[in-house]
Amino acid sequence: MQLTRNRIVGTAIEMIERGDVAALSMRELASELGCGVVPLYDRVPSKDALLDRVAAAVMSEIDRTARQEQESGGHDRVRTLAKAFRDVGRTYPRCTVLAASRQSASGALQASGEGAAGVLPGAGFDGRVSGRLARAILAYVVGSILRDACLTPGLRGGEDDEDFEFGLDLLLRAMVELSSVQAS
Amino acid sequence: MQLTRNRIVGTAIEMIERGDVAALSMRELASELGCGVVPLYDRVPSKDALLDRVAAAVMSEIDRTARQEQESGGHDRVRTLAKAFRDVGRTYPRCTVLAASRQSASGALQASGEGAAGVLPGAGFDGRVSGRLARAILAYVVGSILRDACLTPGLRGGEDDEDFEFGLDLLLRAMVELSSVQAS
DNA sequence: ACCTGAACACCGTTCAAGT
DNA sequence: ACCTGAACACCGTTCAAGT
Repeated sequence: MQLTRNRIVGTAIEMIERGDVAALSMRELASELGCGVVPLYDRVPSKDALLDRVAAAVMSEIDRTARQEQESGGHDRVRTLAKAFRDVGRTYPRCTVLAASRQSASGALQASGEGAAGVLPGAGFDGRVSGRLARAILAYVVGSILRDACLTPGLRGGEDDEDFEFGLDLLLRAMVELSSVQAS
Repeated sequence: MQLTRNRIVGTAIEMIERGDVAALSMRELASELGCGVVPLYDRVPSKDALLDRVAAAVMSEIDRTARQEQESGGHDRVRTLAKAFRDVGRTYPRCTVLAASRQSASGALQASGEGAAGVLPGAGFDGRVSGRLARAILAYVVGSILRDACLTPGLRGGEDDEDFEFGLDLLLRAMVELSSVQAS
């Protein structure tokens, strides 16, 4: 199989999820891919840049998932994005934590959050308020995922989903409340 | 000056804030402290354990700050804790991100959040709901801090504080709403 | 008892050769 | 043009000696 940058990133993601982020070394990655380290450095300038690519891949997976769920009917865009984020966080917890704490992904994250905020349920918010709402929800979602990902599997009960929904509903309800106050 | 574990942890915190978390090496830490690496390993079993101590120090700094603000009058405990968290996150951004993404600190975090939730403003919640509220707020706070810490200083406007308050108020207001619904 | 320098097995990254 | 093995300057951690 040909050695492409996508394959390198994909294998890196697998290795990160299998072990720890710290467990990823360029040498092991190379041996997993069946090559030396030099071909890696031909396709990716550094380990740091590779981790940025991993973070970007996670972000685009979130977008992809959200678009998919959106098409199959369903909820408003904010809720859809929140859930897509959470689903991906469930599937790739370590890479998602990585993405959340990486400066490179932080900008993209914010942009996609504010994009989704363009179509808030109650609408009628000015740009400033809707941006703030988006950031508040994004902060909640990121914090929830981080907690999920960091807790030992034993420590977290089976009611993680309900917890997430509870807080999300709380925020969304507060938003609706806010819009009706603004309207009157 | 004597080499104590506290001094080791304190210097580690300084170095992490000065550079990157990755920039902390046991060798550099030793030379900063004016000793060899062996004395370090006599006081701290490993680098990983040292990072756990750093995370714990950040957590207890949050508690200390919260207690202090609480004594000088002021708001309800949830809001006080949230702000203490945020203040410490402002002062030690890199260490706070470290703490938030470390399993060892994650438990302590949750405990202190649920402790504060014992005295929620509207009160009258059963244990299950108040725990959920605490976790929701904690998730929001952690997410906000992570965003603050990861964004380039240039990218974040001067209105970070207002943003934080906005989201916090949104959640707290939603809680009051919820309690009055429950009461009726 | 507490420190030192040297060593071990690893890193990320780059070099000079090989085909 | 693309790969290899060896090298460089680092790691975390532990060793056998020194005082």
